[in-house]
Order: sequence, then structure tokens, then C-alpha cells
Amino acid sequence: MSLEHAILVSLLEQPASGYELARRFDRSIGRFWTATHQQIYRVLKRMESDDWLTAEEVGQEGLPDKKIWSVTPTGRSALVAWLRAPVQPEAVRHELAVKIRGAAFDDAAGRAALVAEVERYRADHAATLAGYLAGERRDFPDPAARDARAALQHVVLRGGIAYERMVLAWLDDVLDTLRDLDPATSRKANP
Amino acid sequence: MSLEHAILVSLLEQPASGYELARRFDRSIGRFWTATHQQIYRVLKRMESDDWLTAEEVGQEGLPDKKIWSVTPTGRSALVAWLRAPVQPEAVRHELAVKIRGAAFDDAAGRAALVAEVERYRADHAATLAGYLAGERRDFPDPAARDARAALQHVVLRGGIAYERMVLAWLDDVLDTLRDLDPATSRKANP
DNA sequence: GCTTGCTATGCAACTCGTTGCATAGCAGGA
DNA sequence: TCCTGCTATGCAACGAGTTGCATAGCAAGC
Repeated sequence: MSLEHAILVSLLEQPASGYELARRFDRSIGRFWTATHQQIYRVLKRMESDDWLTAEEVGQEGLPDKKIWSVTPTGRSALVAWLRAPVQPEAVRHELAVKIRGAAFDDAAGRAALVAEVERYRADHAATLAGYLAGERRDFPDPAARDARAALQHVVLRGGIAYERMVLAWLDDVLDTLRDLDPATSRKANP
Repeated sequence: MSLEHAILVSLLEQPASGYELARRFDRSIGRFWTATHQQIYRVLKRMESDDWLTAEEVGQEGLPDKKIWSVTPTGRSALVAWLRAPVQPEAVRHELAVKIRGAAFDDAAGRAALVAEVERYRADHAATLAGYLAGERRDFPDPAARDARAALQHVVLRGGIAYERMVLAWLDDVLDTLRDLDPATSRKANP
């Protein structure tokens, strides 16, 4: 739907090659829009044929050539038109929530395995939160003096931080709930 | 990926026709897994041919026949196997976050339009939260006395409530940030 | 010398998800 | 009477996203 637009925003912030874009989608942009390099290369070609982007070939010593993509005025117009269109409702897909409700149809051993899995999942989110907070200290040390772009990037990052904090608190709630169902098993697993 | 498993959980909680399932995916299950009736009918057929489900044809007065689907032992085994497999990382796709970062490349008029859109979006989420809270009062009036299934359904609902509260707080942060960028315009729009 | 991993791009095949449309009878309101 | 909307299911076409694989040179470590 709007991978194109996520790419436009990223390239307006800073022109990049497909490969660099793919790495951004593993990092900052990936906080709110995921994409693989396959998707990105395919969409870049379509955007070029639609005259949304132009490429500058750059030769590199000892490395393959790369194409640095920039947004054309046409692409920028397309982005602005999309920005002013209504926001689509999000398609929620939360696998863990399905598993938690499904745990009612497994036995105590299965729920103990789920507890372990939720703990692992929680550790991942704790690491993500720590990464966000480190990025915030690094990129936005002074909340007062900054331009529109930084202010908007920062508020999106704060959204990521708020999300991760909410998830961690909820996962604690989930762990308490799961352990209350099978007190003996969880006492064994967590003496 | 796991629409099958969401369907298995829902049918184990209560057997249903494809149509009834589709409505559940607009309501309780839809809080954490969305699906259209097209997807559901297609997947139900595949699950039947995999012997995960059986159908009972039910004639109705004045209405088309319907098939009531139930989970077979094979289907239940498949669910349990999936429950015990690792949780996959979620694919995040948050269109509004892309638009907010994109707002740096629009003008004050565009950002004013985005403020209006965020306000509408906020109202939707406030309504969703109100619906969740009403459902919680209706379905889980007594947090003490209840079985595993209710406890697990409730903790998933609490996750939805925590999510909506977090979103509302973040949207207020977003609105403040957007208004700070164009004080004159926002004063005009919000006297 | 061999393996692993990084930069850099891409094809092909597949599955998943969306959109538009179709059928068909009945109920309720303008 | 006509239109809208609900129950109930489904086909067909398309678009989005995933997975596996391929190329190709260089650097670093064992």
C-alpha cells in the first residue's frame, strides 16, 4: 500500500541506494514499516518508471556500482497528495495474542512452554526499548532547539518508546496470568 | 501465516459458520487478527481438506443453509504444535507514523490537514477504547472467580485496552508537536 | 586455503491478502 | 414499490509480501 511513500519519505530525508534503504528498513524506518530488500528493489523500479525517482550511478573502488536514488518533483507531489489523504485503519495481526487465547486448549506443560516463550519475547522487547532510548539520547539530546524534521522524527520515536513500554507492562500481566493458571508448574519453573 | 490458527482458537471456543466467524473477526478476534470473509472461506476449505475441521450442514427457515464448523482432533493437534513453536517477530506497518515523518516535506496547510486527520483518528481510537471498556465490564465483571479460558481472554482484552490508552496519549503528543510547528495556522484552526 | 560475512543487485516462484462482483431470499422502512 | 440491508457463500483477478536462489568481488579470521 504505502511502501512507496515510506521510501519517498526516507529518500527525501536522505538520498540512498537500494541497499542502504534496505538497511534503513532494518533500523529507523523499520520501527514503523518493515520491508525486505526484494520488495524495495522491485518498488524502486516501479517508482523510477513512474518518474517518482531518478538514479545516479556511482562507481565504487573494489565494490559493485550502486545507484543513488533521489525523489523527483513528481514523486514529491505524489507524497504530498498521499499525506493529505485519509489514514487507513491499521490491519492488526498479533500472533502472541492468538497463542495466549489458544493456551486455554493446551495443557499445563504447553502453558509452561508458552511462559518461557513470553519471557524470551519480553527480553526482545526490553532490548528494543533500550535501543530506542539510546537512540533518543544520541539523536535528540536537546528537545528545545531543532527543526521540523527532527521534531517529527522525535515524536515518532517517542511513539515507539511508548509502545515498547506498554508491551513490557502487558507481558508482565500476561506472565502473572499464565502462572496463576498452573501454580505448581510455574513454581517448579520459577523457584 | 496463522489465520488458520486464529480460526482454530475461535472454533474451539465455539463452533460457528463461516459467516459467524467473519463477524467474530470484525469483533473480538479482530482486536488482534483481521480477516475478510473471502480469506476465511478460502482457508476453511483448505482446513477441511487437511482434516482440521468437519462441517455440519444446518438448514434454516427462510435463510440459506449454513455449515457449522468444528475442530477435529487433527486440527487440535495442529494448534497445539503451533502454540509450542516460537513466536514470530511482528511485521509492523504503521501508516500514520510514515505520514507524520512525511509532514516535514509538506507545507503548513498540509500539516493543518494532518492535524485534522489525526484528530479524527484519535476519535476512532477513543471509541474503540470505550467499546473495550464496556466489553470488559460486561464479560469480566468478577476478576476473581473464573476459568482458564476467561482469564486468558481477559488478559488479551487488557492488552487491547493498554494499547488504545497508549495510542491516545501518543496522539496527544503528536498533536502538540504538529501544532508547535505552525503556531499561527493551528491557532486559526483551534481558536 | 577455506569459510564466513559484507556490499550490491536481481530473478522466479509462491503464498497471502484485497477488491469487485454474483447469487438468493427475506425483512423493514420511505 | 423500491431500496437498503442482513444472512450466507463463493469465483476471479489482481496486488502485496515472502522465500529461495544467484552473481561477484573483497576483507577478515581460523
